[in-house]
This record gives sequence, C-alpha cells and structure tokens, in this order.
Amino acid sequence: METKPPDGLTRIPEPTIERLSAYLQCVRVLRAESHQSASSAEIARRTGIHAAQLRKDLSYFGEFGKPGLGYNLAALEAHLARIMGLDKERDVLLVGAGNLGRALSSYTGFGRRGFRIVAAFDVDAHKVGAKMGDCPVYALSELKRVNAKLGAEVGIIAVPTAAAQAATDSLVAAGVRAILNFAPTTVEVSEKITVRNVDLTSQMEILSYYLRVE
Amino acid sequence: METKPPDGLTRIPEPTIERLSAYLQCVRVLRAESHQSASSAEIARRTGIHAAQLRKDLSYFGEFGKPGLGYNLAALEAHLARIMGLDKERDVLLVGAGNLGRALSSYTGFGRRGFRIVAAFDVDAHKVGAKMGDCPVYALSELKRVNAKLGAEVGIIAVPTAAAQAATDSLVAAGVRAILNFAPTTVEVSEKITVRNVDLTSQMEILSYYLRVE
DNA sequence: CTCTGTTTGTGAAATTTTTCCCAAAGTCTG
DNA sequence: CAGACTTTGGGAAAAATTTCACAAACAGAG
Repeated sequence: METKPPDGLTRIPEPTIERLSAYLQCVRVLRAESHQSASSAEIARRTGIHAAQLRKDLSYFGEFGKPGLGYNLAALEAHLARIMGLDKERDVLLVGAGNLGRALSSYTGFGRRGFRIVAAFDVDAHKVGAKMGDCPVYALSELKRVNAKLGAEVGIIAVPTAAAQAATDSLVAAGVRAILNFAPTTVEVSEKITVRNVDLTSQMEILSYYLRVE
Repeated sequence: METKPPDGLTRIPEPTIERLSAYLQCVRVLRAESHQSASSAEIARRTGIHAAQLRKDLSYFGEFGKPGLGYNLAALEAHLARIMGLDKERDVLLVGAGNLGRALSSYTGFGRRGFRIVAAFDVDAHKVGAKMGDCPVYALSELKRVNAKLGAEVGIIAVPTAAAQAATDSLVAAGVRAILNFAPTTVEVSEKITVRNVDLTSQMEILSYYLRVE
C-alpha cells in the first residue's frame, strides 16, 4: 500500500465516473442507517458492483480505506462529493416549460443534491411571464441576457426534437458548459461542452429488446 | 461477404443494443428527410458513432447493406424495429402518480413508439379513482388484480426511493418483465427481469464531475 | 506482543469492446 | 463491359475495462 503521486493527469474512465455517483448514493443510505463504516464488499453487495471494481475506482483518486476496517463513511462521502464537484451549489437553466419541464422544475431530487433550477425558458408566449413552481419563465430569446446575471453553467433541455439543437446553441452561447438533454436526438456541441442524453423512448426500446426473447 | 449461420446464440453486447436504438432514431430522421438510403459513414456522422462500429453492430443480426450503396433505409428501419421487438404495441403500467408520474403519463413520445401507459397506481387515496390524462389511477394494492386483465409486461417506477423496492415487487408479482426505474436506488429483482435505471440526480452529478475541471 | 481475522490497494491476467483494415461486392461512367 | 469508385462485412489488432489474486496493513483477542 504505497503512496501514489497525486496524479491529476491520468484520465478517469467514464464508467468509473458513472459508478462514483452510485457509491455516493449507497454511502448516503448506509449513513442514514447509522453505519459508521463499511467494507468494499458491503458496498458492492448493495450496489451490485464488484468489490474490486469499487476499490479500483476509488484508487484513481487516493486511498480512502483502512485495511481490516473498510471505509469510514463520513469521510468517504465527503471525498466522493468533492471528487464529483458536489461541494457547491449549482444553478441550472431549464429550456422547455412543457409537461416534462414542469415535472423537472418541481422535482425535489435535484434541490436536495444542490442543483437549483433558477430559470426556465420557452418559446410559447403564453407560458412566459408566469411562474412554474417558484421558477420564473422567460422567453427563450432572453436566455443569454438572463444568464448574464445568473451565470449558470448547467442546462436542461426539455423541448421537442426539432427545437433541441437551437436550445443547445442558446445555452452554450449563454455560457453553459454542461447539458442534460431529454430530447431524443443527438445535439452537436464543441468538445468543451459536456452533454448527457436521457432519452426516455430509447430506454423503453432497450427494455423492449430484452422483452423480445420469451 | 459470406453468409453467416443464423446464429441466435451469440450474446449481443449491451452497448450494441443501446446503440441500435440510436441508429433507429437516425434512420427515422433520414427517412423523414426523404432519403432512400445511407452509408454507414453518413449514419456515423449523424449519430457520432464510429462507422465500423455501426457495421459490426448490424452484422450481429445479419447483412442489411449493399457494398457500394449503403443501407436501404426503409428496410433498415424495419429490421431494426424487428430486432428491438418494436413490431408490436406494448402496454405499460406506471407506478407513482406524483409530478414525475404525471409528466410521464402525458409524454407523447412513448405513444409514438408503441408504448401505451394503460394504468397508473398510487398509494395516495386522493389520487386513486381520478384519471391522469386518460389513464386511470388505481390503488397500488390493486396492481396485481388489475394487471391480471391487462397483461402488461412493462412497468415504470416513479415513486420515492423508499417505496421503490415495494413497487418493483408488486410489478414483478403482476407479471411485469421489464422495468424502467426512475427512483434513485438499485432495486433487487430476479435475473429474469430487466431493469433500467434512469436516475436524474445521478446524471446531474456526472455532469457536475465534468464541470469540476475549469 | 504475537497470532488470527479482515480488508485494502494494485499489478497482472482475463475479458470485453472498439477500431483498423482490406478483400469482396456492387455501382456508375463512358 | 472495363476500369474507377464506393461501401460492406468481418477477421484480426488494439484499446479499454473488469476481475483476479495476493502482499501489505491494520484491528482485536489473548
């Protein structure tokens, strides 16, 4: 168990990043159940991820466990949160005030994790001006101007397919660097921007594939 | 270009299945733009997936292209739909009639792809009896009884974390074989059942990671 | 302080997935 | 119908990711 150079250089595999979030979720549950510490085997059992995988994932970022004891959960949670950049609140812009947009704006899960939807945007003049929950709805054309004040770096796209690229471009022009895209289409962005696609229909289709075989 | 044994045996990589849905989406767009055929390079450009990847993915299922010409889009769409089991309508049960459940029930994207939410379930007696859009809301306890008639094989979980496992168990007991889980937790199911997790908060956390580096 | 239990972190092996590459197949032009 | 292009399918190489397996680290009991 040697010390590693505090390497900020080696690229972290994307699957690792995706699992980190699962570990964090698991650690929170364990802590809520008043556990003080847990072994990689215990976290593995709960998340369905292989224990060696967990240890290797964490080892990219440092040494957080104690042989014979496992991981101190309070410390691990703090480390994971810091690694994921969750140690500060993030303002979020929502584009699209339709059904999905409304549901997302009232979804409490984001807020609990420090993601605050601070403004919504829509092309529909009927929706502009009103509030959605306690989130003001602006005209899409106002996005850049509004965010000049807000300075949000995260955006959510909840518009129809045809409007997705334009919404993306508006967000990027306004300084947003990370986008959660619910439209069932690939949007083009410069490589500096991170986009994650959450295509509900695609998820259904994938389920359908596995249903296929009786 | 030799013929392959019509192998129903080789396991298809999961990433391949996930991409199949993206190809299908792309093919639909191309057809909507009145294209008759397209090369793997064209589809690759549009989806951001490597052309060789596309060809290999398709080659698991047969030979759908013509050298020098590419793929006939009408035929490819039909093949992809059949491969994914999308050649018939699927009834879907929705558990949870909260904000998210309501948004999902009114989401038109599912319907357009042949997924029909036929019934919703909730523990809250206030919600039971009313309709959500044109989808009836039943008591969760009625799920098995209701589905005895409906025979749906797909379920959506849109309940709080604490209720997710119980919702899953109800769905499985009622004969559901594929589940889309929006609760931010891993649910345990027998290996016969397919679960896909769509954890919105997790997606945000992953974005946060990539935002971290300035 | 020694012996027994555990459990970590990590090289190395195994496995999986992606990409390269090119012969074969087909189109198109003249 | 020959020659120039294009594009597929798929074997083989490369790359990425997961899993194994074990020395080293530490706790706790006696």
